[in-house]
Amino acid sequence: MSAPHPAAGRPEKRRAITGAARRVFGNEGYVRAGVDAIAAEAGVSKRTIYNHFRDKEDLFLSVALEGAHEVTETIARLLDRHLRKIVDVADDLTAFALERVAAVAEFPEHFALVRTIEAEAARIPPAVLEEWIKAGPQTAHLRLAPYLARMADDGLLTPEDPERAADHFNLLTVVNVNQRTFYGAIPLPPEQVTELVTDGVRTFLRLYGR
Amino acid sequence: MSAPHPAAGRPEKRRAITGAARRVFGNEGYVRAGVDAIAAEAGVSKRTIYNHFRDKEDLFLSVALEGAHEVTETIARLLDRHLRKIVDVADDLTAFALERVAAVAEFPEHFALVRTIEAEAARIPPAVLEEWIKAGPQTAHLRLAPYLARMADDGLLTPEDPERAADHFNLLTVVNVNQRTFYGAIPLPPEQVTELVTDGVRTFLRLYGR
DNA sequence: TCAAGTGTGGACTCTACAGTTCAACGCTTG
DNA sequence: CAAGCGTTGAACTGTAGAGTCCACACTTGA
Repeated sequence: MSAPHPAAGRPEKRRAITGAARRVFGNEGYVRAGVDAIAAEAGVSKRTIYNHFRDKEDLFLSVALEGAHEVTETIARLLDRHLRKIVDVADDLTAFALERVAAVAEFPEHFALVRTIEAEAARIPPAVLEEWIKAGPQTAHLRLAPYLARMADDGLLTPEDPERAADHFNLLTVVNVNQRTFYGAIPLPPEQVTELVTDGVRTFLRLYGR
Repeated sequence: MSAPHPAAGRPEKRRAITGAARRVFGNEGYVRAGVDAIAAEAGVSKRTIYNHFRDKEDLFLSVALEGAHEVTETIARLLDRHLRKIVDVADDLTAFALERVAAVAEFPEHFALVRTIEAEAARIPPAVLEEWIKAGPQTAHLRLAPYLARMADDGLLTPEDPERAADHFNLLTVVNVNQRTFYGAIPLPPEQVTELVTDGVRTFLRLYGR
């Protein structure tokens, strides 16, 4: 899908290119970013890039998809770490939410890409866009639901539609912060982030606690 | 601020330009949009554009600010229409939220601009960005608070920090829908929007109802 | 060690676009 | 009704960037 030449290119070069592309696309946006600049940043010639990727769009979407998978995995690890075994519902949810929010700041180039994708949404081939949504935001979001379902089974939360509960959790914590910081582009003071997130969890528990 | 030549240009031409700019910037994004295309769309020469605006960036930011004021006013009217006199809390809040969400769909070019601004946030002069945030999203958001405060005074809602309540209301209704549709770029079936919004209001009232 | 084949690099083409120049037009004002 | 000036439009300039071409070098297999 992203590699028209199945065996083309040395893997190390490919990774240098995708890394550079993530940085340059992240800093400049899709149109502003020059393939020349990406090549320079990767320490590679432009021709090499066109050996690995069909064109600029293919490169961009490949990088975006790769980043989406990476972030989704990171979030899956956070879920497992904080919500596999519950000690204290409020504490564990808060710790998870805080790290979940911090994860956005840990992948600044990727989330700059996310903003570019959102801006270009109407111009991205629908099938590709859908693939990206499924690999990234949708999955990251839906994976919370089973953990909440389990917590409800264990009597830690009131039993309700876990997907809707996950929705509300995300809105009250991550989405709230992302909305204000433009996915980390204009950061907020850390203590304000902490306050927003802990308040979000508190509100969530007012809905589903007990 | 946006007009370096205070008395320059005929108002009708200026409005033709800003209208065309809103459409072209909305459809193409900032970098892709050509000043030539905007001039053609406006039925005006490129030179005329540069008589009214310092450069492309000035034009873009002027249009964005203008649109922000327009949308903010529209929302203010919705607030007044639905929440000035409360008949039934749930019905009135739902009607407001539904129209509030529909307003996003009524200004498609403006919200395409909003997505562009979010994508370019890190590259926009901070002072200008802040001005835009204050004129648009922040004001549209904060103006809900006094209405909620009034409803609490009248015993229709549990009295709590009205700004936080407004925050939660917005997250559970508008932000939720915007998040899924990319501000209307990839629309959702109307009945699903209705369901999301009514559910959001129901959830809000579980937090603040009575 | 040598030859074949593949990936690589820098120079090249062609298009597109931001911003300017200058002559003519029309609106306002006396 | 006429003069003057601000506004307009089409052609022009310079630059930047996406994608290509061809010669070379390096890896791979005998």
